[in-house]
Amino acid sequence: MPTIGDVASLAGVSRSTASYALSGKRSISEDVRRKVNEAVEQLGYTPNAGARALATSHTKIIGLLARFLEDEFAPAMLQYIRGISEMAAQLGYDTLLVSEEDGVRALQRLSNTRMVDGFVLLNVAEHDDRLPTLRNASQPGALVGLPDNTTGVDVFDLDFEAAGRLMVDRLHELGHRELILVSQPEHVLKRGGAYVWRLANAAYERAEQLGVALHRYFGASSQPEIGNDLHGYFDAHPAATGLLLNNEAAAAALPTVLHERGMSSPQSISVIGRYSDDFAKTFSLPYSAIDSAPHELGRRAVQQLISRIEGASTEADRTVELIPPVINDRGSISAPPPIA
Amino acid sequence: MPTIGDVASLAGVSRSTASYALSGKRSISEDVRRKVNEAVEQLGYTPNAGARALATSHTKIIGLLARFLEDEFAPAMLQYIRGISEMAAQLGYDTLLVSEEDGVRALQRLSNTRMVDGFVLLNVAEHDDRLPTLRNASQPGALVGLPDNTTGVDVFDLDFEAAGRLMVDRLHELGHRELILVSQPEHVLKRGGAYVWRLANAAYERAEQLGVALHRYFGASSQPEIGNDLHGYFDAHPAATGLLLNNEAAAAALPTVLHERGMSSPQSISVIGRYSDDFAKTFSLPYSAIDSAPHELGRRAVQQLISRIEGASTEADRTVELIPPVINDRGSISAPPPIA
DNA sequence: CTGAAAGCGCTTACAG
DNA sequence: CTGAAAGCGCTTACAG
Repeated sequence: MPTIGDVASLAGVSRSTASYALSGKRSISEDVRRKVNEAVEQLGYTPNAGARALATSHTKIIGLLARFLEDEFAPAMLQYIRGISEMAAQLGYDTLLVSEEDGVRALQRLSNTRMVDGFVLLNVAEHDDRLPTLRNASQPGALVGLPDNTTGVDVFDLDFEAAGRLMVDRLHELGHRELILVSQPEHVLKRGGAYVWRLANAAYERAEQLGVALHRYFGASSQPEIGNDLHGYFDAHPAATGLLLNNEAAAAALPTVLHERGMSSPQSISVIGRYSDDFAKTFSLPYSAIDSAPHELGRRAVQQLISRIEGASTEADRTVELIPPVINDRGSISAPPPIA
Repeated sequence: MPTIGDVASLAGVSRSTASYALSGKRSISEDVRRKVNEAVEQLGYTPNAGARALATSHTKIIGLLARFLEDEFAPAMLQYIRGISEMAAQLGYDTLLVSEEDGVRALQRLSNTRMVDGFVLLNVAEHDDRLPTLRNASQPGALVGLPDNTTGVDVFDLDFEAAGRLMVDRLHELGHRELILVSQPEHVLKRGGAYVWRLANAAYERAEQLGVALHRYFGASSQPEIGNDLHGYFDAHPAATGLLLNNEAAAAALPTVLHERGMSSPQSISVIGRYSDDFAKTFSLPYSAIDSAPHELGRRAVQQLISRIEGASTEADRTVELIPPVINDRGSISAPPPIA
């Protein structure tokens, strides 16, 4: 592999001049610039990443700390990862994917070895054990997911409280007065998935304000169980005319359950889910839903991270960006059926 | 951040001695080793990755070249990625994830900058445009997927031909004499998914040998369409008693289709699929299937790659490892129903 | 506008 | 068993 010394010799200039000609960090005569570029072309020169990192203390790599959790819907995870790596590439960064069990150790290691210029954390829990380490690291970090304490980091998430209110508002406007909300299972909460609470509590408060009855459940996250759960909810609340789903497995199981009960949406029941478009596409789900936008969240997190790495953001202006919910209408919402 | 110089001073030895004490590459007195370790501990020393890479010309990073294709089932993709990054971590390597559109450019760039010690290519097509570049690179590469030309690379894939034969054999043994095989859509073939042919042709040949009628179709890869397709196949071949699926969407749609036709498996029809366990779990599919083992394939590819990077494998012994198909029995296979 | 030199933080022959 | 020194391939003050 040719080095910058080879380029310099061939162009008949010094190494520093060759370097500056390539970086454009000081003015260079047109003649020299041309000769350097020709030499680069001719030799197929590419700077050595390790040497550059050593000299500049920047690697142009971001560390992506993923956590793969049980009964998590994989496509959403992949969408986060894609959004992040694509946006990083677009901004000139590569992505180091870390999926080790021990996220704290991994974070510490990458930070100490100076292997990356910054971190994106996925699947951030309410009390995320990686955060203290991240705050002590010399590289900045951006989170996808809202923790209890957001000091020192940039945060991106769906606004789950607004999502809960939006679901209730939309059905209330249409005349619905009794709703069922199916959340993710309790163990998701226990491992720190506070967004489940955020959505459910906000929905409940709004329902109370509006005089709407809202029955809240934690559904299972796997297929045979959640189907039975759904049957149970319908049996328990025969007068409910609306179903709110913050549980992917429930959404996936619903077509079969409705079929089995001879129900259809929106004729017998209005349905609003909360999942990614990608999820909807994979399962061909016909339900209107609030897009959880994993791809977009990933992109924004990286964008902010890189602007911070490159010094465009100052220490002070930490971001907590909760993106407003939008219902992607697939026709599963209408006025409630007339009372039989 | 402390450097090895800081460690050396604190331990009262030279930098080279400190380095050797840590690497163990030459014998060190017990006394010195202890002092160096104490200094490391006390300072929280971690070697700088860029400096080490520059000195050793090894980065301990592998490049993972993913390609995200349309209508591909995402969870399988994620399983490959997990398998690779987990095995790499276990062997002391980090994983650089690259999902750029232009795989050739990405490969070239990572190779030239010496950012990685080797490559794993996913979603390898029959005539994969990345292969010539990979063969010219100075880093070794392992593929997941079997291309037409395997010179200079290590290859890992499911043995799709054996899979095709196994499906036919299994149902033939049980007494089936008329089968339907649903493959992935033709555009998957066109972009280089030769495994579709490999399975279908092998199944057809075996069926001919055994005197079994095998009706072959390319099914759609999305939900409403593939459902109609399946109905069409059943209508066209009312005497068929076995269904072979090399098409994830078909497997996902089948429960509904069978329900609609009042059919059940294995009573009215025996079914054998070909998809990952993870896919089966996500969709709660009750069909016996040949596991496409993405996680395992990813692990093996990385293992071989790293052993080659570290010189344990010689140039000559390139591997083409086709893992034998195994039917994961979920109870959807039985003798055909008695003729009505 | 350009060059000679120092330095980034490691590893590893070379010498003892 | 240990040290002084060179070198990996860059970038960037410093000097002109």
